[in-house]
Amino acid sequence: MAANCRFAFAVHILSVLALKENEGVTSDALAGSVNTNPVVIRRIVSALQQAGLVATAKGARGGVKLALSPANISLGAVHRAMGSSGSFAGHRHEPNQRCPVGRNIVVVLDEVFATAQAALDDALSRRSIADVVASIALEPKAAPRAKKASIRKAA
Amino acid sequence: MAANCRFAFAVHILSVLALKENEGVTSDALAGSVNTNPVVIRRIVSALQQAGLVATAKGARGGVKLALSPANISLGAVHRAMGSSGSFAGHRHEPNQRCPVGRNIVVVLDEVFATAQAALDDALSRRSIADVVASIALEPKAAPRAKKASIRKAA
DNA sequence: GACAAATGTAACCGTCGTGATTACATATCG
DNA sequence: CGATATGTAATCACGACGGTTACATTTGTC
Repeated sequence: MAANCRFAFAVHILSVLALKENEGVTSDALAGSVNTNPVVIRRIVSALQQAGLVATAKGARGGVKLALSPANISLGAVHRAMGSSGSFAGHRHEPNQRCPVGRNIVVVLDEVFATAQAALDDALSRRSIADVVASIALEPKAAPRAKKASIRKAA
Repeated sequence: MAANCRFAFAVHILSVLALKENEGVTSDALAGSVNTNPVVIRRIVSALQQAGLVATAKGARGGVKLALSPANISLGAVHRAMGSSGSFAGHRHEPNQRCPVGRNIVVVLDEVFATAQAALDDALSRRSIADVVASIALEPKAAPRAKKASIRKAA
């Protein structure tokens, strides 16, 4: 296994926003759906905002909205916004320069990492938040009657 | 950034073994090239052995050898052997089941993760240790004269 | 203007994964 | 027997991450 759930949380948040388009959802409400602390949500939302994927409004009646249409938000963009864009870690200490492998492995690995990373980004970019929302709607447990099921705070 | 250097170390180790085929390299020598502790090497070698990529011999004149030809060891297999096969983490707590998104996001994300992971594995599997060794040999700093440059212990 | 509601951050904590290290049991060759 | 290796358990220090509290700031509404 690996890293962090920031990407998973981000997709979750954006999906909720897509279902509540133009409504302004608070980080408290989002935290209720994701089941975590509002500050965790705000940290992720902050990154999404810097990436231009959402817009926030401070003060009373504020909240978070999508800045783009769900179909225009690719999962690749979300992944990149989360800074999770490096699934690999290289050598922590410089390898032995007296060994031909040690002398060159870092450069070669960097290229391998870049290629693999590009493939991953490519695969993620083939889907949008709109696709995710559509998949959610298709799941058996979803939308028993109307699509207007409310988002309640967990606490 | 992300996880661990096990994959990087493993490729490094296998590359050294490929250059010293049929020779039996000790974990001390490998540690000298990678520039880390021999135990770290043995842990990785142990995983590579379980995956059938290398063979080890205990006792005097022992050491590590490749179990397959370099061309038959794909980087995808190495990556899988390292158990680094999960670049994503899902929700740590179950999302709010009263929210349609929370109720279904996990299943949808699992499928997204699997697809992306498969793409990554695919990209890695397109290269072998033989390719890596070839790239190393092509690097300007490599093989100034002969390919017999010795692997010295760092300590 | 006062107040309530919301974001934006800083600060801190506990937990977990990881590489590094020491120590020791075990096996193998000469 | 003894030197040389792997195999592995135990431990340590460090860093990343999610969670939480606290507080400053902004903004709409009465």
